[in-house]
Amino acid sequence: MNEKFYELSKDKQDTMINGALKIFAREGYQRASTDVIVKEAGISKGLLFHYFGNKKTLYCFVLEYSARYQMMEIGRDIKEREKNLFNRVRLTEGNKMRMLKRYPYLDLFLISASKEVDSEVEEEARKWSQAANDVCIELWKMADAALLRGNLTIDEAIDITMLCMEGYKNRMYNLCGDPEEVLGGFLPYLEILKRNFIR
Amino acid sequence: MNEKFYELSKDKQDTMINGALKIFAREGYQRASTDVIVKEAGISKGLLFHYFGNKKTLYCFVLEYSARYQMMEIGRDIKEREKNLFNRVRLTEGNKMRMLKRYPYLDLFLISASKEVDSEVEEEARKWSQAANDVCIELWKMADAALLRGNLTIDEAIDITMLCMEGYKNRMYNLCGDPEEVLGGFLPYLEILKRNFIR
Amino acid sequence: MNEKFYELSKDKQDTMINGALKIFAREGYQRASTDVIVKEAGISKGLLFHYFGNKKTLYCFVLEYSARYQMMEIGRDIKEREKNLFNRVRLTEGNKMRMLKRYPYLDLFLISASKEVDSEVEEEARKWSQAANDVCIELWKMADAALLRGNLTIDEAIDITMLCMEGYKNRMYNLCGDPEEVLGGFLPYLEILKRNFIR
Amino acid sequence: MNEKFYELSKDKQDTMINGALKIFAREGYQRASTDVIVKEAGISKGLLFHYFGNKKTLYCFVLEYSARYQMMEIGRDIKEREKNLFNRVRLTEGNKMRMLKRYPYLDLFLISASKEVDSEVEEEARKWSQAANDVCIELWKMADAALLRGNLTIDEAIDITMLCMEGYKNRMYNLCGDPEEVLGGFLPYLEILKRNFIR
DNA sequence: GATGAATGAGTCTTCATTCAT
DNA sequence: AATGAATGAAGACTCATTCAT
Repeated sequence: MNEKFYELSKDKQDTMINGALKIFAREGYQRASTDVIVKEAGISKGLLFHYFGNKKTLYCFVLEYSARYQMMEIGRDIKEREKNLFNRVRLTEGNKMRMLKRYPYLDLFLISASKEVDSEVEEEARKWSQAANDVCIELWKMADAALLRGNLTIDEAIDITMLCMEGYKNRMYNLCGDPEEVLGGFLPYLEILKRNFIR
Repeated sequence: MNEKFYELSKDKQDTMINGALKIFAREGYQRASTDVIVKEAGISKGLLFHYFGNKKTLYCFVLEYSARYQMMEIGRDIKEREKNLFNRVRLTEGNKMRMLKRYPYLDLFLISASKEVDSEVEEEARKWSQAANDVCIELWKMADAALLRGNLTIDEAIDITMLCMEGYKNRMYNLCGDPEEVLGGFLPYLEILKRNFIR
Repeated sequence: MNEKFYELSKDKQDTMINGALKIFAREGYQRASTDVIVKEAGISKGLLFHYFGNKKTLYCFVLEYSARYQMMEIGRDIKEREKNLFNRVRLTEGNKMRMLKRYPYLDLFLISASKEVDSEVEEEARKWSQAANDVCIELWKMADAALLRGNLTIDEAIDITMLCMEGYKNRMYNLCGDPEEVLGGFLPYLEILKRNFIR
Repeated sequence: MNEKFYELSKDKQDTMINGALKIFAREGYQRASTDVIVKEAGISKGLLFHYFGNKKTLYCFVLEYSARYQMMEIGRDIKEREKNLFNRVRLTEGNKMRMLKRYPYLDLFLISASKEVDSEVEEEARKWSQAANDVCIELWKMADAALLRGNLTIDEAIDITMLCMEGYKNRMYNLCGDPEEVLGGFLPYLEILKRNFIR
């Protein structure tokens, strides 16, 4: 169905993706209207359905696309020799910030997907936002457990960090719409964890 | 508008509240159809609007009701002399479990409300789910900071605990629909925090 | 169905009639809501239907009642020896004003009935408002044609007068809600007709 | 909102306008169901709202359209040198008859609009039906007062004529649905007025 | 008699999706 | 490929009418 889409110019593809990303991220699956997406993406109603067939397919497409993009980019320039877990976390977050340049609503959309309650796409949404997260966790796992305090295992430290981050982002994305600010605001919490979890 | 509602028998009130709670929790505000709520609650279409006038009013009613109920019940039997933060957390979570007997979807609904993206009710939803959370935090604040490790303050410990819990619940409520299981599953994470944050 | 109604005290009957008259006159048949009528008449929903069975019957009841009342009262104190058509017209209009004391919306309602477009009651409404008018015309016919100018017959003069009056009232009842003012405002036009139609 | 509408073929536009005109004229604003209008106009439910957004906008559109059309057509071929008021009246009425060819319910609708009681559109309805009438009156005012009897002014003669016509039409449109017959039936009354008001 | 809670058919309106051009 | 007019099923909400108390 959407091979046709890939034959478009990269620019046009990105315009359409960003349009969908923005509206889906802000409104959630159900309330996002194809009329608005189409206006935002600068294309006609018919074309949207020509490429994607239906709204669900469009949602799943940008969902998978976003997840895969983040999975590709999240590991950029992260040296293996950086052994401190919390420094690695800071590096992955930095990479997310860089992605905003091309897809400003990508992270916001992925968070909103992890919160999606609409039964139509709930499962798919969870699967991909989870997958994107898991790749990130893999990178964190390469940290050195020996640096951690007492009897804390690396998995435990990561669990806590990830839960905190998810809790924080869920809360913040509702409060402010600026992706960059949200990403930056987590650093203080990261410091607390570092202070208490690293020897 | 809903004084009439309070004149019904407690049983009937609860049936209607639980019906709305269940559908709103599962589907979110927008997708929750009044048709389905009405079927779930075992009443007619007209009656719903007789009592609540419109869908938004119904949502806000169960929202405020749930938040107030949790705010009343969350502090039951929590002794002041329990000084360990994480033991206090376990007690509040235990109280939430007790609430499930009467309103199985109450906690689930309050979580979904904190994630609500529909602009129609977003603000109200955040306000009340926040308020319910805040009362819980107040109870935690009565813990003794002296029991905490190193330079960790009580506010920092609570921040981290709350972020973890939110992150955990957001993740879990999507994965499994059984409120009791979700509530219980957080205990291991609580243990990790206790082990590392208490001297 | 509405024999029961006649067993009520005259006072109570009139309160209910005036409530219905007011709402039907202002809103027309369809838009007049039984909820509002019931409030205006100071009775319960159930009672309205106990007495009248349905909205249409209620409408037809107050319609017939109003028409019959006007037919009874319109001829009061009109001496046979008054021979000038236009003086007779002024007398019938004076009688209508007197009716307002008991049923303030009676004339207004009868006018609105003559304009009713709702197919449910259109025919009945026309029939009775017409009938009330006809009685009035009978009284006018007892005027002396010899007083009229040139070759003008009494029927022609009455036709023109009645058309003018209907046209005037239809226009005015929309513009101002005060029945007394409306009734009085026709007098200048009556003068013009008198000046030109009487020798 | 309704620029789109004007891009349709004139034929299609007129079919839709005539459908709305017919139902609104017969049933009034409130009772006219969009379902019926849609069937009458031979279009789908969605399309109606695609063009007009809501029922009120549709009503106001055909209202303004009808009024403007009548204001344009009412003056056709009326020579300035015709000085007799009642001949001028006959000419404007003749023009209305010609309009029926294209919009059979136009005059009927405009009359019903002048009687509209639904508060949603009452004001607008009165404004435009009034405006259409006023243009007609302007044309009548160009008649020669010197032809009138005695001390009758041109304004008085017009007032009486207009009141008669309104009274007549209100009465007749209820009795028979054939616009052409209604329009023609006024001529006898016009003759009476002419005989008595012209020297 | 009197009440008002309860019903459900009917109304306006939205929106994903189709299709002729 | 690209458009946007056209569709109709589904949703929120209204209101005359019924009925248990």
